[in-house]
Amino acid sequence: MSAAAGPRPVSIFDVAKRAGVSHQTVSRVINDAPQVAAATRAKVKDAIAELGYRPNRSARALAGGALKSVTVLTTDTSLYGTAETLRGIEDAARAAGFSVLVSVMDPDQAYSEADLLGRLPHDGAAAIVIAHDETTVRAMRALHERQPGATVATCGEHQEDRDADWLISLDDRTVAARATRYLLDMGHRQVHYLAIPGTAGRRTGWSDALAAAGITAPAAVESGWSVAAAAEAATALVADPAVTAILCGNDDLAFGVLHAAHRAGRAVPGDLSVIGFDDYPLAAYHVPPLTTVDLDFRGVGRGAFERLRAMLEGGPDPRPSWRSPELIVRETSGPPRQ
Amino acid sequence: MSAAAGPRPVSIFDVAKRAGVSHQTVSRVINDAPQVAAATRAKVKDAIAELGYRPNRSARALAGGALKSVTVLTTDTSLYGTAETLRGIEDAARAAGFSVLVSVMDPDQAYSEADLLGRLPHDGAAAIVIAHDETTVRAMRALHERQPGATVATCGEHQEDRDADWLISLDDRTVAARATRYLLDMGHRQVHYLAIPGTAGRRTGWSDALAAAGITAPAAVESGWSVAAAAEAATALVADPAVTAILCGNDDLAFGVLHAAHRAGRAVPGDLSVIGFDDYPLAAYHVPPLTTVDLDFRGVGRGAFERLRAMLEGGPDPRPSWRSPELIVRETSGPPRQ
DNA sequence: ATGAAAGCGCTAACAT
DNA sequence: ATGTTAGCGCTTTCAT
Repeated sequence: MSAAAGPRPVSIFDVAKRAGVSHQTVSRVINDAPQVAAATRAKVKDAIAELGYRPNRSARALAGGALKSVTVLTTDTSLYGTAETLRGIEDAARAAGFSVLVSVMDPDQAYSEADLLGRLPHDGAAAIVIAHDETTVRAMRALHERQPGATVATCGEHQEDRDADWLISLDDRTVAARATRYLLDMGHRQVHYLAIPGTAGRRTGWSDALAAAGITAPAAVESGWSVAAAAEAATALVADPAVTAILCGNDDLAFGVLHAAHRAGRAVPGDLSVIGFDDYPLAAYHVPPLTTVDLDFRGVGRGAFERLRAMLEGGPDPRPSWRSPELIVRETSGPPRQ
Repeated sequence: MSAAAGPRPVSIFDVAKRAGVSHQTVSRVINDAPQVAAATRAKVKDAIAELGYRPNRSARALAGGALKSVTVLTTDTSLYGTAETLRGIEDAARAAGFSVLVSVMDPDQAYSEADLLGRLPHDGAAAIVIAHDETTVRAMRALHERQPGATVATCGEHQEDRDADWLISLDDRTVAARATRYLLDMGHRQVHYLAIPGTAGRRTGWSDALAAAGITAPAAVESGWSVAAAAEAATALVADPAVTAILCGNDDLAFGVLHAAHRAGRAVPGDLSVIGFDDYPLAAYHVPPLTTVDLDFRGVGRGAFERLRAMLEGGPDPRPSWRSPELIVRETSGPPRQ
């Protein structure tokens, strides 16, 4: 699909001829090989500039060179967390000269290993999966099993793998516990949890904190991913005057709860405290500003890429460079009304 | 970066041997060439399945075959409109067997043509630019000039190009005028506009409607892209009791205005009507629900890809298949208080 | 309907 | 320090 027809693009041979050297020397120059005389290198670089030469990635890949690409697999690029993670990956990848491919999966479909591999540009191609639901979690496991040296994932759950070097995650469990305790400490007798599908970390942190306080956790209320689903799922919860505090799986759910609470005539935070997760840019400017948890998705994306690169190129394992989750208290949470 | 070492991936020759045919016949089968005996085709397909063969995209591209990839260029993949457009492109691209590359540009940087081309996997590679600011608009022009047969853009502004077949855009101008008139018809004497950087369509529609009503348009208030920037930029505006209606460049800005209005003690919609653009999923669940304009970004993304494909493969020009912008009246707009 | 030969642009090995 | 020779896996011709 080169389409844009036009004259044949300039190749390494054209450059070689122009510079009066062999094509191999040109190859050395564009790959920053050490043993090239400064004068030669300059000549070649001039020729490259004059001709507007650009290396052909396909030829490079085929010849056994580094392809330098990552494929990002996920189910929803519009979700805030996913979009930010993708952005972090892209930032780091670009800086390292990698190109990034995006492959969106259907959350409601079951993928065979062949389906998954078919999304990679070639066998053994590097992949990062942004995992947050059943489909992506399964994909991350399958891909890692098949090509452990070229697969990395970001994921907010599944503590069993937490320490695996190929799995980058934020400690949402600890901060969920902290948020729950914060609510309890203010005098709430009970904290409810509105859950996004599949996430175990936040849910576990929440029940941990409750258990530590000697409180029996109520059943978590299951919600879908959308604000609409949350508003719907939380209807009964917010209508119950005994419910004074709700921890939500993410900010979208929190907004849904706020909406439902408003409709039910419950004042926030007077009658009801609501806490989200993610700290959407909007959270601070919501009316009232949302108490939530800052999650550094972009940093995690960058970290995932760096880890992948270390795997691929055998460099030193990069130090984690993202912020730890942090509870940000704003105006949707407070002590219960006596 | 094939990394994941392992045994050499199976090639077309392995399949050929297994099926007892030449490698060329295998090539014909995987490319759905017509002149292959049904029996042969079946044999080959079996061999492919048994061996788990997957064609190597790089080799294909190099040999002059279709690369089937699109590079999406934009400045911010986290913006709602951009994320949705990207999603639409990805949907359509996947269905057509194309892979999609994402390349994020820095909005504050000036890019040379070489910089831009360097983001494509090879010379003449297909590209879609999601344009919404100076950087991306410039990129879209430069790329289109350089490779008119392989560049498409989505863009909400710049009417001069509106009818170009390579430029897909929504008619935000007309709907902006409609929204303004709606406000005027309810009795507002004046409508103010809080502008996102660079967009001409909405701004023009707004001033058109004002002019048509014989009203001199006030200076538009310039804002950045963020909710924070909008809240800041709108501070003076919302504080002015003479201001009763504000049209905002997008929903983020509208949320910023709502925040500022709340801080200034102005009731919405009693004292102040606010209208956004984009219809974020959250808009309907905001408290109060936001009056805004539905913009079918995902449809536009799909459309952009289809157009590109038609260019590339010379197919029939696809019919536009996205929804027209539509004003959605919710609860942040109403008649001015007498 | 099928096969054989050539070559895409590049890098890896081996020269020198 | 530089040049020469092979191929990477595939699609094109061009045969048969």
